[in-house]
This record gives sequence, structure tokens and C-alpha cells, in this order.
Amino acid sequence: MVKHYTAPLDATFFALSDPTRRAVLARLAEGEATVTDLAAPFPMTLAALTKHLTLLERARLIVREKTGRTVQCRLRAAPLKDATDWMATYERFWPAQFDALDAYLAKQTITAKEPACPQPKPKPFDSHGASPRHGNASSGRGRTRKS
Amino acid sequence: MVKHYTAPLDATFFALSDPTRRAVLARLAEGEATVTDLAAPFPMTLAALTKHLTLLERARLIVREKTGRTVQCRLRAAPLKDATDWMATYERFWPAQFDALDAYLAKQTITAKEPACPQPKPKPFDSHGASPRHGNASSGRGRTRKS
DNA sequence: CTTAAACTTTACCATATGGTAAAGCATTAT
DNA sequence: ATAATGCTTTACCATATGGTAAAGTTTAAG
Repeated sequence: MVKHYTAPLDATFFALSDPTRRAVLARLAEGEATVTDLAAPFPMTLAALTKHLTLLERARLIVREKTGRTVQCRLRAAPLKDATDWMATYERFWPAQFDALDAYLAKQTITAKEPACPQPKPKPFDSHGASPRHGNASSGRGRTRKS
Repeated sequence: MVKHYTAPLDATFFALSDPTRRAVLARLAEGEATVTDLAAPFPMTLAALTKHLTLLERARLIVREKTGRTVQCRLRAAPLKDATDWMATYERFWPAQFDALDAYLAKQTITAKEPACPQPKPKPFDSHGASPRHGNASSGRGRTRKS
């Protein structure tokens, strides 16, 4: 019944590939909640949500703890770090951007007289015409409703 | 036949949930390659790999361009930025960590004499070993706090 | 012209999702 | 004791994966 994942990242990325599950994580980021609480916003049965929770738990993104009749769910975001680390490997292929470190170094370069270090300009490999969008990028949070 | 994704992130994360596809991206990070080149390391038919490539293309993580008889595939990592941005929302729930900026500041504080310059690591790609377990210490991106 | 290469497409399969409905099971109210 | 809560589990379905084998298509060689 349960797919055999060859690597933890398989489960992590798969768990994140569903909008309902991402919304559940977003909700849990605000604090633990019961299964019924989590199910409330969605147009699906409790049974369906239980399945999603099982997947999230398998990916170690949440933990469920039964307390009497209810079940408290809590976020466990550690796997997200590994996933982010993996993606960071491809950072130099992203469209141009600035983050805290870039800003920090840029500031150093500008204010400080010393030309810090020759910035390793991310080799433009291709610059794939993608627009140099900056800011957010449609982050999750907004529970993408599926109906 | 093709699943209808409610959001781009669905396709991105799903594409990343398979070790073969992650290995393909790793290979493409070293430069474009033909379908046959990409298929070589895997114990599966070309037809099977074509399916993976179709999924990757659907997620806009690669582009295929037919040149004569062969098809060149190129990486398009832009979607990874959106995915990373989404995960960054949960950074405060990660276990204690150090990223490039932390390391930089720590170094400044501890050995204030060092010629501060976060070296761009050589980027050790796990050659499509399907197990991207490189313990990369989170490369620093992540600080992408919007707002 | 004929054949081989390099892919893609088309059946076909087995399994996992994503859902629902209904039955189970503790636990808590009444 | 009985009924209602809060989940989970068990069929059951439809669809998408992940693969294979075999046929189809271009394009390049001989």
C-alpha cells in the first residue's frame, strides 16, 4: 500500500506536492491543531484528511499524538532543511536575485573601502530569459483550494 | 493522462520527488545533454526516461530542443527558487542551523581578523547517484525574508 | 535506396494517490 | 448505560505513476 521511498527526499518532496498538505503545514505553523481543526477548511472527509496526515507523518513533516479522544498534530520542519539544502545546489542557475547574504556583501563592498572579495558572479550559464522577479513568488500560505 | 496541477508548486515538488529525476537535474547542472546521454546511467528504457523528462518539462525544470535527430535538454532551475521561497517560510521551525550568513557573522565575531570572504564552495555534485545526501550546510539562502 | 540512430507514442501492467462511504474503536457526555 | 465525538480503517473507484515492449517518426549513415 505504501510506496517504498528510496530516499527521504522522495517522501519530503512528494508530501509537499499537494496543495492540501502544504496548507496543513501552513496551518500547523501557527500552532498545533487537532485533526478536526485541520480538516475544517477543506471540502473533503475526515478520512481523506487522515490520509494526507499519514503521508505527512511518513515524510516526518508532522507528528500526531493522541490525547484522549483527540489527536494533536505538530509541525516538524526539519526535513524542509534537507530539501532546501538540496535545492541550494542549483542556486547558481536561478534567475538573478538578492537575499540577505547578497545584500550584506553588497553593502560591504559599497561602504567599506576594501573591495571585499571578487564576488563569484553566478556564472550566467544561460540566464534563461526568466524575468528577474524578486520578491515573494507566490509562496504557499494561501491555501490553494481544490474543489 | 496528465494530472491537473492546481498550482505550479505542485508540479515542482512532484517532479523533485523521484530520485531519477533529481539525478537528471544533477546531470544537467553540469551542462546540457541529449536524452540518450541522460538515460545512460539508469537501468531503464529510453521510453521510461522520456516520461521522466516530460514530467520535468511540465514542471518547467528543463526544456527540450530537437536538433536534427537528437534532443538537447537544458536545466531551467527558476521553479526551484519559488519552491525554496515557500519552504523558507518554515525556516524558524528548522532545528538549529548555520548557513552562510551565520557562518560569516560567527567568523567575524570570533576571529575578527580573518579576511572575511565566504568561499564559494566547489560544488560537489553527487553525479546522478540518485542520493543527493551531500551534507551541504544550507548555503545561506533561506534568509530570504520578504517583508 | 536502405539501414541504423535517436527519440516519442502507444498499448499494457502493477501500484500508489486522492476521494468517498460506511464500519470500527476508544473516549467523553448526558 | 447510552449516545455522541473524534478519528482511523476498510472496501471501492478513478486516475496518474513508473516501467516495459513494440511500433512509429525523423534524420543521419552507408
